[in-house]
Amino acid sequence: MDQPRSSAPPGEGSAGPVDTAAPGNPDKAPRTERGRRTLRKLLDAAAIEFGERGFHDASISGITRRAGTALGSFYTYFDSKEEIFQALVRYMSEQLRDHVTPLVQAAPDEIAAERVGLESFLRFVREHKEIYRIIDEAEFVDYASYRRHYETTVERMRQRLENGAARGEIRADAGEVHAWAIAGMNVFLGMRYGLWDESADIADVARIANDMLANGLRRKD
Amino acid sequence: MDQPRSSAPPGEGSAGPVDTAAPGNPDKAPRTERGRRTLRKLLDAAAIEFGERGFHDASISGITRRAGTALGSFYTYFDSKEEIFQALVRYMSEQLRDHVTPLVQAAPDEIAAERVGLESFLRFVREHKEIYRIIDEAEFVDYASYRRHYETTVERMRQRLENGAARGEIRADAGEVHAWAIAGMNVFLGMRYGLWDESADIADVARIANDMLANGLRRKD
DNA sequence: ATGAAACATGAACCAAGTTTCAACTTGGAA
DNA sequence: TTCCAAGTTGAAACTTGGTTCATGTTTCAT
Repeated sequence: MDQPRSSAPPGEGSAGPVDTAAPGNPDKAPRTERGRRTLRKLLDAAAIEFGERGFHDASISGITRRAGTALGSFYTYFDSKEEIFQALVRYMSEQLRDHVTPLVQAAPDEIAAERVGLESFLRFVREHKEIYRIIDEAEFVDYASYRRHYETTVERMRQRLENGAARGEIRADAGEVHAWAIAGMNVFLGMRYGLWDESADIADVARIANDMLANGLRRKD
Repeated sequence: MDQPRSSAPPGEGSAGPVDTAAPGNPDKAPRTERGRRTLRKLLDAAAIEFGERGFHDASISGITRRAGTALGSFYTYFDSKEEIFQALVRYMSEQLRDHVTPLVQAAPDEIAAERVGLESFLRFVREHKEIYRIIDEAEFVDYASYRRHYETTVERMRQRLENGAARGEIRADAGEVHAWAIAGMNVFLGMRYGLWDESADIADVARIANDMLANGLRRKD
C-alpha cells in the first residue's frame, strides 16, 4: 500500500538534520553537535539491529556496539528500548510516506494513482526491507502507533477514492471498505513480491493488481 | 484463509485424542489419558496467554497458572516457549482452515466462494481474536510457520481461481498475484472490521468487497 | 583561557523469567 | 494387588539483558 504504518502524527516540525526522530522526551534532546551525531549514530544502528534481529532479540548493547558508543550513552538519549523503537517507527513511517506521496499525487487519475502508489510501495519495500519489518513489528511493540498509522494511511486513501469518484473516474460508492481492501492488497503484495521475491518484476505486479482493481475478476466476453 | 492438513477437533469439548497439536518432539508426546488432558490444558491456556499479552510478555508461569498445573509440568510436553507457540500456530491455522473450507466449497461459483470465504473469515476473527493475533505474531516468533501458513493459504486460493477460470466464471488470466491481493484484502478487512470494529455488519463488508472484486472500481455508465 | 554544562564510559546491579531437578503421586497393565 | 513408567510438583539455579551510576572527558559560551 502506499504508506503502511506510521501516520506521522503532528511530527516535530522539521528543523535540524536529526529532529525527525528526536526522542519524545525533551530533556533528552541533544544540545551540541556532538550529541546530535551520537543520537544519529544510535538511530542508524538501531534500524539495523531491530531490522536484523527483531525487537526482542535486539539488545541495547548490540545497538551501542554497532553505533560505536558506550552502553551508558544510550540512556543519554532514550529512556528505554521501547522509546527508541517508537522513534524509529515514526521516522521510518515518514520516510515511506514521503517516498510515495509525491508520486501518487502526480498521477493523472485515481486508477493510475493507485497503480503508482502500489508500485512505489513495492519498490520502497524491496529497497528498505528493515523498515518494512520494523513498522510491521510495531503491531506488537507499539500498538498505538501501528493502529494510528494504518488509520491515517487508509483515510488518506479513502479521501483519494472520494475525490476520484467526484471526478467521475471511479464508481461513486467507493468508500472506507474499498480503501481498507486496497491497503491490505498492497501490503500483502509488498510482502510477497517486495520482501520475499527478489526477482519479481514489480511494475508487472502492480499492473496486474491494478487491472483487477480497475476491472474486477469478472470475465469479459 | 485456511491451512494445512491434519484433522482438528472442533473445539474445547472434544475429549478425544489430542494428536492435532502434539509437540513435534516425539518423546514429549503424552502416553496416558491424563497426559493428554494436561497437554490440552496447556495449549488452551497458552492460546489465551499469548493472545492477551503477546509472545514476549507472556510467561510460562502465566500459562501454567492458567492451566492449573505446576511450572515444571510444562517441560514434560514442550522444550521451550518457542515450541508451544509453534504448536499453537499450527493448531490455529488448522482451526481456521477447517472453519472456512467447507463453507467455501459449498459456494455455487468462484465469485461467491470468495465472498463466503471472506465473510466466514471475518466472523471467525471476531469470534477468535486471539487466534488472529497469534498467527500474526508468528511473523516475528516463528517465521517459517508464518510463511508456510500464508503460502499454503494463498496457494489454495490460487487453485480456486484457476478452477473458476477453467469453468469460465472469472477472467482467464487470474493467477498468483490476484490470489495474494485477495488474501491481503481479506486480512486487512479482518483486522479493521473483525478485530477493531465490533459493530460492523460483516455480511455487508463482505458484500461490498466482493462486488469490488467482481466488477472493479471502474465507473459503470 | 576557563569553568560549567553536556556528553561518554562500562562495570555492576538487578529484575524477570526460563529451565532444571530430585522427590513425590498416579494410573493402568500384568 | 502390585509395580513402575508416566506424570506432577515447585523451589532454586541460572541466564539474559535492561538500567543505573560514579567517574572521566569534551564542548563552547564567556
